[in-house]
Parts: sequence; structure tokens; C-alpha cells
Amino acid sequence: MLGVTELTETEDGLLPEPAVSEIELVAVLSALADPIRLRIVRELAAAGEPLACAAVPLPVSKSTCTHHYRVLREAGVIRQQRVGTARMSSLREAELGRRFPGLLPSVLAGG
Amino acid sequence: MLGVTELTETEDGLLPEPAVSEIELVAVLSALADPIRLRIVRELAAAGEPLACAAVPLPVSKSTCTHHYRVLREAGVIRQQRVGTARMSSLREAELGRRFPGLLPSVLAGG
DNA sequence: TTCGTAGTTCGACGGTTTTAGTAATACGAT
DNA sequence: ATCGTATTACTAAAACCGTCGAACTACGAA
Repeated sequence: MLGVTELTETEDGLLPEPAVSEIELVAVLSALADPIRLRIVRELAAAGEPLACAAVPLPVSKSTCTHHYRVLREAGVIRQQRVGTARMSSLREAELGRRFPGLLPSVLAGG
Repeated sequence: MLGVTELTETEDGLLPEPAVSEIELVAVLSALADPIRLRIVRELAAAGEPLACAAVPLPVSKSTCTHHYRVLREAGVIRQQRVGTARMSSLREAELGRRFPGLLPSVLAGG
């Protein structure tokens, strides 16, 4: 079962995410090609530590917010973990850098 | 009128495109977040010289093909110029590199 | 146990994107 | 002039995406 994405939440509250080798370029680019998701990614990068969804102020409803975080997670851009009632999200910066070197930095730097 | 995108074709057959400063990150990412357009961009990068639309074999109809080239051009990723009956397309590699350093190389390198 | 907080799921709506077909245009060659 | 090639424009259908509200789950605190 090596390399297969978990379909259900693991015991430690980690939500399902693609393995590094499974991360697809088109999926990552699609995930990043949205102003709100880009903003989330930038906040996470700036924070440098896991952030709760609610910690990033966004001009959309909660359900839309959930949607955007899921797109990012399923693309392999972020990781999400249940901690109590919160979902702590963090950038998969190193893993992404391993799969697509230079991509995330250039996006984060980009105006 | 400096820095304003031309709305109509210029005399030398150059099709309307955004100025470097007008190129938007989200637009570029959206443009690249499609398998067919990514393929076009890769072929153009590999060729290193302007290519006619018809020179890149694609599994879609001609009109769809036109559409994808236009998306790339309007995002500022490629340049298109009429040469006789053909539209020669080329990557705006240097300009893109100036606006978003490292972005295109990382996308081209990515699996 | 009851309440509040954080977030999800579901169904729907509206707008955009992708797609193809058909007709039209521009040009080079005959 | 006419023909073939390359490509666009227009139109219309299908698929996709971002958005919301309402109902729901899960957890911690009082």
C-alpha cells in the first residue's frame, strides 16, 4: 500500500493528502490560480507555522472557505490537521520544493 | 498612452498582448493550469523559436486550439504575430522572467 | 447537559471555460 | 481569378468553478 493516498482521516487528525510523488503540476497551478487561495498560501508562508482557517480573514463565507482549503490540500499545497475543534493548516513548502523546485518561491515573490 | 495594451493588431502583425507590467500572476497561473496549454508552452520552449499553431499537434479541434493560444497570449505568456497566412507564436520567456523570476523555468522543469 | 465555536456537507445558482461546428477571412500559389 | 492552407469569428452546448445558506458534526467550556 506504499504511496497510496489515504482516503480517510488518519488517527492523528491528519486529513487526506497526496503523497509527494502524487502531486500534479496542473493541480498545483490550478490551486494557486485563484486570488483567495493565493492569499491563504501567502498568509501561511508568512506565518511559518500552522494556522487555523479562521486565522486568515477572507471575504467569503465559511463554506466557501472550507472549499478553498480543501482544493489546496487535495492539490498537495497545504496540510491540514484537526486540533480540537480547529483545522490547523500549514504549507507543504519543503515537499513542494522537492517535487517542483522553485515554483512556490517564485509564486510567493510574484507581485 | 504608455503602458496601455493595444486593443487592435499593430501594423507589423503583432496581436494584442499585455505589457510586461500588466501581466498578472493569477492570469499566468490560470493560463498554465491546463494540460493542453502547458503542452503548447513546453513545445514553444523546446523549439526556442516562433512556431505556427499548426506545428504543435493537439487532440482538439482547430477552433479550440485558437482559443487556447488566445488565453496564453492574453495572459502574457506568449506572443503571436501574423506571418503570411500563419500565426507564429513564441514564448515571452525573458519578459515573463522579468515579471515573475523563476516561475516559467520551474513550470517547464516540473514533471 | 447546554452552549458557543470551528468547521464540514449538501444542494443550488450563476458565471466562466472548454469544446466543437460552421462560416468567414487572409494570404500564397497556380 | 480561383484554389488550398491556415486560422479566426461567431454561435451554441456542455462542463466546471466559486459562491452561498442551511443544516449538521465535533469539540471544549461553563
